[in-house]
Amino acid sequence: MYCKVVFDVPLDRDFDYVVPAELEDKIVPGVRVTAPFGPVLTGGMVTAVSDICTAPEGVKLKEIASVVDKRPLFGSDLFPLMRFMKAHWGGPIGQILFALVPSQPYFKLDNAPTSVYIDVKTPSFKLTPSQDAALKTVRSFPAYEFHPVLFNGPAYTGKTETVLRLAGEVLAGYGQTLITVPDIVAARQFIAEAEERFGAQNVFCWHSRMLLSKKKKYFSAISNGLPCVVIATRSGALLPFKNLRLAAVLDEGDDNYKQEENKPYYHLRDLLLFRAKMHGAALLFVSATPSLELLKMVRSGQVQELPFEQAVPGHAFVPQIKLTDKKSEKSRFLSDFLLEQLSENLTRKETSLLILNRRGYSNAYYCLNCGAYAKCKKCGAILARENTPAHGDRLVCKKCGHTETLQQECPHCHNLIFKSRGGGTQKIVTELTKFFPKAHLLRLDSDTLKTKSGQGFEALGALKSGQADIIVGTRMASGALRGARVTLAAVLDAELELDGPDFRASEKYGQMLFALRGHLSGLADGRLIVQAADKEAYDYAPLLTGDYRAAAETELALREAFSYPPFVRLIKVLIKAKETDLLNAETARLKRLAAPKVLETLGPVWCAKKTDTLKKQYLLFKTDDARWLDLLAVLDSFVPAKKTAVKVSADPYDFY
DNA sequence: AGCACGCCGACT
DNA sequence: GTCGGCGTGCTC
Repeated sequence: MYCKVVFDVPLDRDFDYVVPAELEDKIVPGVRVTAPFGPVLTGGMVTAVSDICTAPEGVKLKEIASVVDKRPLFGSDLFPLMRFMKAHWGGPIGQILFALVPSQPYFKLDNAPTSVYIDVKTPSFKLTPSQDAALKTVRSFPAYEFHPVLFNGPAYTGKTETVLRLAGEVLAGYGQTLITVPDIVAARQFIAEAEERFGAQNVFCWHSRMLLSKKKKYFSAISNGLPCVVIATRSGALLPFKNLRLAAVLDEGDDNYKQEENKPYYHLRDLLLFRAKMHGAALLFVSATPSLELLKMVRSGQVQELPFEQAVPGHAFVPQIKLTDKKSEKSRFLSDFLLEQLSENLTRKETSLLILNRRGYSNAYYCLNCGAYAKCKKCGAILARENTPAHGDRLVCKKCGHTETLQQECPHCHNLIFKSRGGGTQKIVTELTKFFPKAHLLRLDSDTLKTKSGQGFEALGALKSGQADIIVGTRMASGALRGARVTLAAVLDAELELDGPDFRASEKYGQMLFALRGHLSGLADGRLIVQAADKEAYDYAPLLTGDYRAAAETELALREAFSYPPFVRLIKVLIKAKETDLLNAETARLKRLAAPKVLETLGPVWCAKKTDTLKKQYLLFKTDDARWLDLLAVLDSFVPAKKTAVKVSADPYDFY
């Protein structure tokens, strides 16, 4: 007997082995084995078994050394899922397979428990008509039938409550539910609520940085088909469900779902569409600000929309929204109107939140006349001022590495007088102390969240308790606003990012503004101030009326007109080499090879060089669904010349 | 990804 | 003379 084995290494192929007679009855597809691979014994997984040898001539087959598992760890959907991920996002099958299955040999399945205790508590308050309608619709889906829907409506319309009720019904019927959340820390209140209703023993909280012992316990239970409600970050979508009846994606439009750092690459939305279909489960996307990709699916009828319109009792407030510019006699950063409002909130002892959307722009150079930032002439990113002994005082593009002198003409008003801005949350805090010396000020950004004892955690607590006067944060703070006791939120100059290189900047900006608007409706007298240097940079009309769909439709039309996702698909290829000539030659060769499978190629774009030894540039391919697989195949089979390396990312989300 | 093989520089 | 740097190639 022979079998094919895929190893836990980033290789995109399987290897043939001879199965020794004593192992024949133990070898089935899906079990892990050890086998001599190159010079060492390596862990792998059996993908196929056969009586005839299909190995190419001339290779001497080795024997399987040992079998690790009594039965496959993952269900029968393992290989279809692997093939799906391969087809959608590419990458070596070895890497994909072992992202789904633990590679440690001691990681084994426990026996399924013989009894489970389930007691679902459901609060008895009256539901809104939207909640009733959504419940009725989802309940009407025939069991084991795939049916994707979008719960769409602003904050405080009871979307999450509806999800919890449906999860409770699935649990009571001994089924499995997956609920994904963008961030496990931010979800702790939701998790507590779920544990209260479903019993802590039936709620599995899954994220990447959990204890290995817990991981083993949950993985095994889920694989054994135990009834449960799994609350997880995006990696929970890869768990070995046996009896998945319901999957829900909370805050579907959230950025956290699109991280692509860990391999293999996959998009939660598309992956769950596939898995829910395989399992025949209901799939709920839940969001006040769904992604454009999802809205396009709603438009085409692939996903059914269930609107949430009425606010739940006690939260039927509409926040005031005011647009101001930056002109001020008193402060370089804060408008007079904003200062007035902050002062008023202070006397009322209410908490205010200021949001700056300017992670890397702490040394930006801006026009004294109109406030616009100096931009890179090559790629449009905001330039940073850098004064080094080697190169003196100059402006550097952090994106493409292009440098310019300080003599700049304002791209907006053609003024020639610029000033560098030490922005960032620290600077704003300093500025605020000038005006409100007695106020309790806190910073909330990635810096202050780095240490457990840092200010950031105090700020997170203060958002809920109201134990601070003014909190100054970056965009991540806007997500923490749900359920917070904040009556005034202000966004400072965030529209400037719209000129940046990210074609999704406008979508992200809109999602942030609408999320703030929604969160502020949680308390009476919520006010949102948008301080913009350039009020024309974004269409604020839909924000004032609270019509996210109108904003999204405008954006969708632009994406269609300029051929950007979700109307085309993108693949980014990063090429690295030591020598410029070699790099250029390989980039050109790759561009030529890919050309027949591509709608349009953008680039090559030079990347900022972190190290002087390696030079990098990237190509961005636009293609359509019809040629997607072909293009991936071309890129996967591209063998870079010596001393060069390429990295392919499908559906990229970041362009730095 | 590992691991080995191999061909060049600075040590006892 | 050889120890060890990492660039290159292979894994049934």
